[in-house]
Amino acid sequence: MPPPEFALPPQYDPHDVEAPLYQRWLDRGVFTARADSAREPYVIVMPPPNITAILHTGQGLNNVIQDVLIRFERMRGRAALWLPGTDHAGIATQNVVERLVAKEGKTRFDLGRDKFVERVWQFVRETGPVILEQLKVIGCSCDWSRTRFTFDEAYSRSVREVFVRLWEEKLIYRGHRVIHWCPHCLTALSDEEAESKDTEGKLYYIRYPVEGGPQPFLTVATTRPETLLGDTAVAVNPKDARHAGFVGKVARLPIADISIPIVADEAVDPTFGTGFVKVTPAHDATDFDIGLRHKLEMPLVMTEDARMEHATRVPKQLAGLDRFEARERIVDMLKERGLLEKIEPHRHALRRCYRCDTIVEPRLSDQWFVKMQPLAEPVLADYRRSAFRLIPERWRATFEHWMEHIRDWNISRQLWWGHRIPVFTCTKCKHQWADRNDPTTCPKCGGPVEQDPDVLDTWFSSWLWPFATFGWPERTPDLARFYPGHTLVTAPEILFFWVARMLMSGYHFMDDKPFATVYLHGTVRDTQHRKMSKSLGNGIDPLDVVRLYGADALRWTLIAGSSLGADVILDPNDLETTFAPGRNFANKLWNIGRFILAQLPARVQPIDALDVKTLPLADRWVLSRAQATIREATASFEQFRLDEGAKRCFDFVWKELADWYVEAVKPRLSADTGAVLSYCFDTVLRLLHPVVPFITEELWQKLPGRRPDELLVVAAWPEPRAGLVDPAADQQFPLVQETISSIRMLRAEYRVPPKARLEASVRPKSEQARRALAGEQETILRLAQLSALAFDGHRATVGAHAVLADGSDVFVALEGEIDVQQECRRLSSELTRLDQQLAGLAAKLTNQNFVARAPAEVVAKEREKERAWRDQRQALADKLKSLGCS
RNA sequence: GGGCGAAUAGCUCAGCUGGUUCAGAGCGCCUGCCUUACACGCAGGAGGCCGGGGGUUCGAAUCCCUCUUCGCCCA
Repeated sequence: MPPPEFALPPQYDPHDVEAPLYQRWLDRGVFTARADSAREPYVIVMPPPNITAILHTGQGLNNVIQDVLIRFERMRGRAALWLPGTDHAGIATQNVVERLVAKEGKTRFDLGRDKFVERVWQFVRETGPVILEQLKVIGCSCDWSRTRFTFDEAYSRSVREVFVRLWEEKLIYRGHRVIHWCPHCLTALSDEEAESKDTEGKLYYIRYPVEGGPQPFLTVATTRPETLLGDTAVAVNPKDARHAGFVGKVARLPIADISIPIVADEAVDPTFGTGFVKVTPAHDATDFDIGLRHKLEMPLVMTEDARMEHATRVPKQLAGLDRFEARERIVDMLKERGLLEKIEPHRHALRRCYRCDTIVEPRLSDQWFVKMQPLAEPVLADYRRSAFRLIPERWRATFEHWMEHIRDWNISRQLWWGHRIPVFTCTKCKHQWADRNDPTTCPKCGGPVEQDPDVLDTWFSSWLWPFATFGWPERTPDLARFYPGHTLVTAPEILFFWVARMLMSGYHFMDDKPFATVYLHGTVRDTQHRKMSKSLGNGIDPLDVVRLYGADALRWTLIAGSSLGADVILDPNDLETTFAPGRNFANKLWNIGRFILAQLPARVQPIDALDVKTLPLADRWVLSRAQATIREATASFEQFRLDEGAKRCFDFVWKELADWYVEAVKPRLSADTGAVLSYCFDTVLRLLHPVVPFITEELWQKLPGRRPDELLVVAAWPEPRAGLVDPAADQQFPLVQETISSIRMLRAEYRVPPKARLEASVRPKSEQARRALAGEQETILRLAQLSALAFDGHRATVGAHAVLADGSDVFVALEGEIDVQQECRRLSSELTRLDQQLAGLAAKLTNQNFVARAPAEVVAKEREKERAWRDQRQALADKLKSLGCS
């Protein structure tokens, strides 16, 4: 046969392939789900990235996982809908545009609210959702016709409807309390948005003079000396006998120079510091509660941007100072007055703004809150009924704990970019209500109305994502068809922010769960296990990876490299090593395809047309392996074990199909082998398509008989064929492999030149083994580089020996090359190893406990094992004897 | 302080309900090969007390307890 001429280049180049293929998928509309489809839906809603975001590797992982799942289910015949979109991201987006405005030397206050919001819109429209375009580059098969934005007009109506309904249900209320305040973003934050981080700080011991007390001073311990200007009491635990004499007396507040009471309160931890704590009700949540109980004054001593300010309490020299400058100054002043006892290092949790990392200032204010407990209860109850599940299951404890101890949700934000809170107040009669429309006059008295100036927390819109995206509260066909959804894929970081709240809104407004499964995947980290971040500069730009190695290489590395819920470690300093496995695999697939395609005629027989029983062993074996691969890979994908499914296909196509079957049939290519090759390759391309969609589609297109309009993306997922399952072949072909491997091993051991052909003979242990090896004699000859292979015992010449697992033995003639001493050593060490194994096994089998208690089939297996090992041992011993080893 | 997780080959990780010559993969390393699909490859190989200690069991990398180290979440 003349060498085949390949139309395909020997190295796969993803660059020319990926973009046109993606465009074909788009043109054919295969990502678009039809609400009127008769097929059962399968729905994933994408965690919407921020409208200003650009793709990072974490989102790459998140979206590739979703894409694998959606492609898998699409091929399985479901009406697959993956709904993409973006989040208006109140604080983050406002910050971005404020920075732009700052470059022009202005602040948002210079522009004014309306102009600023218009400016943000302009920015959003101009830059657009860049990240969604990036998702196309990595192959995401989203239904772009349903792309949503949390600030869309329709979506905004849903948000407003939800607010008004909750208002009507009395689940929204005005709370006067200490909340988390970001002095940089100038807004309140929810508990979740104020991330607590352990920080090395200091504990300051400050003396307060006491009037008429048991001692002239008491000492409070505090991490925040500057807040003493807002103190309105000193508190001790009522059970604290040390300080009982102070209760009811009056302390003199240094610097502010006013008198404050000393009170007893349960909330005081007597083991903290000195047991005396300063009480600053307007700047500490615990102190606020103490203040309520003791009817204390609650003066704010800072401005919104955290500068010291109060008409009477803040002395002139401190007024206008930033809180941390003020801290230094106050410490100095206390030192000067001899009121600073000591400063100790102190590790404590500090809350920081999740958007700008500024230390959050607890601040007394009025905010809108949602009562969460009534919303949480049905979720928790249904979770315990297993109506939906979290994967991995270990998140249960965390989830349940948070839901059980749920706290009310501060939803007002003092921002300009966001959904304006639809609460209106009549300036005349003070009537206050929530409205679905924008009223111009008070419905009670006809007076003028004012709308609440604040906007809603962004998460107050994204918690509606699984149904607001389908047009709720309108009863749209999409909503009827695609709610509830099926799988939510996200990172554990937003389990509370988003996932828990979506569940609550789903149950509350739709009376059903938003999805059946929440898959919480791991975090992408660098080799030092640090989370990849912009500030650390340890990120990997997924688009760089696509440019260097292709989208499939990126996807393969992310999927094959991350097991269920585990973190993914990637090396940002060595992209070559990190992504080589994906690139290498793509290239291997390409070349397997290149070879197979070159062999196939224009018309290939369907696999059903073959009389499988009459095929050679290798053919029956590879067909049977294909069935196992279908079964196992499908089961893995169903269980979200994507790495396992991917690797199973990898092993089949590379280690079984390419390394053995392709090599075995090279000299006997025929119509039959063509049918087998074509079937196997077609099958594994289908199985691999969800993970590496581009190269599989490209190769699949080229298979003979493909109609021009056929696309792998919507091809049927393979079903196992019972007729191709062949347990005998599964058992017998490994004997052939083992024979070849053992001869290759001997060749390497004795440094036989690669081109030298040897003679070998095999003494099969059984008639079955004889038939198997004889049937693939040609294969063994070629792959082991033999000139002859006999089955009639051993030639009377010097040689090397190996014993197979079933006790069959192999002899390789190595006259002139063999070193008898070396052969003896090798065989002896083999014998020793076997003896050790046999001893262990014998101990097991003579152990009455084992024989009596272990399951019968386990015992039977062990006995069978012993028999085979004894055969191996016998063969080895015979060899040693015949070589004259001692 | 409470909860969760991780620790297996030089590196990154599989090993799911204890039982297959159970200690595996990829990358890296060593040796030899440009064998007519692929050197991003082929063939062969080295490398591990499965973090330490105790226990349960006929049998433990796997289950339980405990200690050490590291990470995350909550207060």
